[in-house]
Amino acid sequence: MSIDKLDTRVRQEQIAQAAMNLINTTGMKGLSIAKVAKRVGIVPSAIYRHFESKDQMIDAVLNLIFDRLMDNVLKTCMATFDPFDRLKLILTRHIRLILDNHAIPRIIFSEEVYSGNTHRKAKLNRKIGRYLIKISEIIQQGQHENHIRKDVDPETISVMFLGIIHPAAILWHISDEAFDVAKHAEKAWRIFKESLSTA
Amino acid sequence: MSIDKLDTRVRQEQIAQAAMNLINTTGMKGLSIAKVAKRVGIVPSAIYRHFESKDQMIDAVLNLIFDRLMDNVLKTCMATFDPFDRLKLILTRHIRLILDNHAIPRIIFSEEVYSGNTHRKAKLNRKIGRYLIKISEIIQQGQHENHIRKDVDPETISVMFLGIIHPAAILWHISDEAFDVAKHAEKAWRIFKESLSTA
DNA sequence: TGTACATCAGTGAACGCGCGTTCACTGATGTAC
DNA sequence: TGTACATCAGTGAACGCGCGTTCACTGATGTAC
Repeated sequence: MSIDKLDTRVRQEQIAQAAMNLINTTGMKGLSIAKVAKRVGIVPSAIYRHFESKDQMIDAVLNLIFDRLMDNVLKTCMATFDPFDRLKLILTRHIRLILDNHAIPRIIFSEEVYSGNTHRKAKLNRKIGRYLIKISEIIQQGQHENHIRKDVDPETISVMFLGIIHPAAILWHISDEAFDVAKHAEKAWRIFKESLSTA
Repeated sequence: MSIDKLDTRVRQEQIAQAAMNLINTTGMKGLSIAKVAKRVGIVPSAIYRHFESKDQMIDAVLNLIFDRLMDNVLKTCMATFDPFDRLKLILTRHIRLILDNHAIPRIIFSEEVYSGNTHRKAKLNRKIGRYLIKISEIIQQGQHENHIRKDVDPETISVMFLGIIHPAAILWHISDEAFDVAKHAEKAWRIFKESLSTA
């Protein structure tokens, strides 16, 4: 067996990505050190050269996911300025991201992520909170600019915004991809926008 | 050790309920034949007198949950007739049920329930579908009676209805019960109702 | 009412399995001289 | 440019653990006579 040694930085990324891909196809249940190692082309115990434990490996995957989600928001805010345009684009991209990566809902709703790991649960809570704050800020901006009704609570709206994506993602998953998420998002978005719009 | 023999019917119910309680406190991850047996006061292998496998035991818990959810809907429809009253009451009861039984979101979003079990995944899909149809019917009725806008798709609305509950339940769970679900539901409901109302 | 018997819920030991993790090792790589 | 050495990623055998499940058994219960 040929030995290819790679820098820890590079390997950590490889491993986190391989873990995410594995979750994409087999779910959290199918996530084992052995399988990740196989995907990367190393031996299971070699994972421990790069992560102290399976938990730390999962942490790395969570970072990967939230980096992408936040990236979506930031890129959208650089590209558009109208609050509704921003929300719509974030919605579309968020859905695209989830459909391409089953891993995202799987890992975020997974018990393995919370239970018996207070520290990580708190961390995940903070990450989701930060995402919601970003959405809230867009809504607040829309309220200042008189595009969005001022008698609604931005926080409530940001959670309802997730409510467009979230049940749809689950229905899509459970229906073996039969549920048309994009179509639902389109229709739900129309109603959502109308209900907030000052126009 | 005293031996108390009980009829299979009784035991099946006991076991399913014990399994649900166990999921309430320790999640799907903590659900094992051994622990369920201990709760019921029998030996692990005795579980197999009443269920062919762990999978079948989980099926029983799923039935327990959906029976309660559907019961909510039916009871509500017997008690009230205005579509908005109905939806509001279903919302409140659904949330109450989830807060009292962490097990519900945990088991429904759990991979153990879908992955590698096509039959059960399909069954769960049907059950959720049936719940959504009930919600849809209430909305359609509201449209016929001119309480609800006719230019919205009842199916879309029923999924958005879940969207009020669902992300809130997750935030509640992940924030260690800090997120105020009832308050969110109240505010979100106001916006939801307004956006559908013909008045 | 008392006895014989079939039924079947409960027992406890044992199994094979996959898992996360450890540990002493090997040998490729980059660096100092 | 060539040699000696420290570093450290990768190896493979081994571990202990909890798990779902099996199996031959025990003995309580209800029923037929």
